[in-house]
Amino acid sequence: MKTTAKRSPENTRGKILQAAFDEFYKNGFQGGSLNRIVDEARTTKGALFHHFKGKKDLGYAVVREVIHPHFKQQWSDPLAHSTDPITDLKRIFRQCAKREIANGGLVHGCPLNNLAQEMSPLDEKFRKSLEKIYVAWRETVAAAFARGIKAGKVRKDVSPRKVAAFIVAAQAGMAGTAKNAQNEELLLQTGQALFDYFDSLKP
Amino acid sequence: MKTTAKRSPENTRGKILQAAFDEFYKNGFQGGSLNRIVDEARTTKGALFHHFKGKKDLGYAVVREVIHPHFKQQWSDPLAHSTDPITDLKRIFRQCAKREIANGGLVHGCPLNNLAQEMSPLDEKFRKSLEKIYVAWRETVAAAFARGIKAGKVRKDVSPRKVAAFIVAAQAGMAGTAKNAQNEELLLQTGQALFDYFDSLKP
DNA sequence: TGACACATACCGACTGGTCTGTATTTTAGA
DNA sequence: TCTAAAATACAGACCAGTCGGTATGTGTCA
Repeated sequence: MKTTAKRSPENTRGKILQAAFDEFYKNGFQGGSLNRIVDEARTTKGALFHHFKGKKDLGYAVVREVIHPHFKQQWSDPLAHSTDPITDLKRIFRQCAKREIANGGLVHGCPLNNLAQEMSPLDEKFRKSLEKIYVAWRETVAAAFARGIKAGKVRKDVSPRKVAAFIVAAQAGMAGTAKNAQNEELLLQTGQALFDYFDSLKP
Repeated sequence: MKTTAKRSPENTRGKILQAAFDEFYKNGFQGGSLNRIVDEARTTKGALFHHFKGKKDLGYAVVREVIHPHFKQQWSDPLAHSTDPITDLKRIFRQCAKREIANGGLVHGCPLNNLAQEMSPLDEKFRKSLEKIYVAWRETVAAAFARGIKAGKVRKDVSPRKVAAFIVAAQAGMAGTAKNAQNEELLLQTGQALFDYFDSLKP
């Protein structure tokens, strides 16, 4: 089987990227091991260092090419054209919570939040690329609330930016505390309180 | 000065503990180095392994003997007998935010949250001892809200447990996002939104 | 044939942890 | 109260293992 080993650089790179995401997600960036990554991806150090300059570069690529797109798809896109953010956010939260509970994502929490907590004080480039995602998320939520106000679905005196910043923070915190408690009931509890907060923004 | 080097095990242990807290706070638990800890504490590996079984044991001790008491003093105690949690929480938050901004705590975030995010999925004993702190915090807030309801300072239809769980999560998330953004204005922004939420709980 | 895409062997640095030796303090017995 | 023994509190060299990273070789493809 050695000689038939096909060559597909795009594929190899992708496998390394995915394995790196898994490893960093489970063990953190500092705790993550390149050796385990290449083992998991069924390739070698040579391949890894051919495609990436080093561990940090690999980390940046994971943020840029795995976490960011995933996040955009799961959170930003569904809200992109919403004119009723309260209703839509509730739906998205419910979906996300169900999905996380179903496939055990509760154990390791939010990959964005995890990396951000660990790496942002240690490496400025990490912080900036992660912050990009947060900013995008906040802007998406804020824009949706601005449209919601125009559409009469949200009270006119709420500040979209303020509310968006708070919701993003609350969501991150909820994922974190639920992960630490290993208790999905806690996630549901905080979720209800968040929904109550949403309702307090209705006209 | 060698001969006058006095011996005080309590003191040595304490210095190691404090140095360990600093190291883990800055570099995380996995990224923290025992060598740096003993250097910082001006002692040696022998002393460290005499007082602690190993790195993990040292970590548990940091949680139990440094983080937990600090947390209790800063957050739980001031709320212990409050009958007006909305007013008192606002005051405590303001104090904490001011303090964190002043001494640069914004850079490294909340030590409890940091350790929890990193270690709770990796080590059950870590998770449990950290969860103890969260539970105590939630219970303190919930009890204060229960008293607040009785005192007529909080709406009667709010669920103390639900609200407490949400506030704790929100606070953790706010510290985390502010740390990642390295932006104290964001902390103030989310703080205002949190205060608005508090006000929505008034009768 | 030359550029690319790996594989493999290997490097020095550093890790958490152990071992042995020794100075200090506490305890026990006369 | 003086002293011997035992326990404690370190110090510092040292260990095997792992880390991220590199150098070199080899097969593949245009």
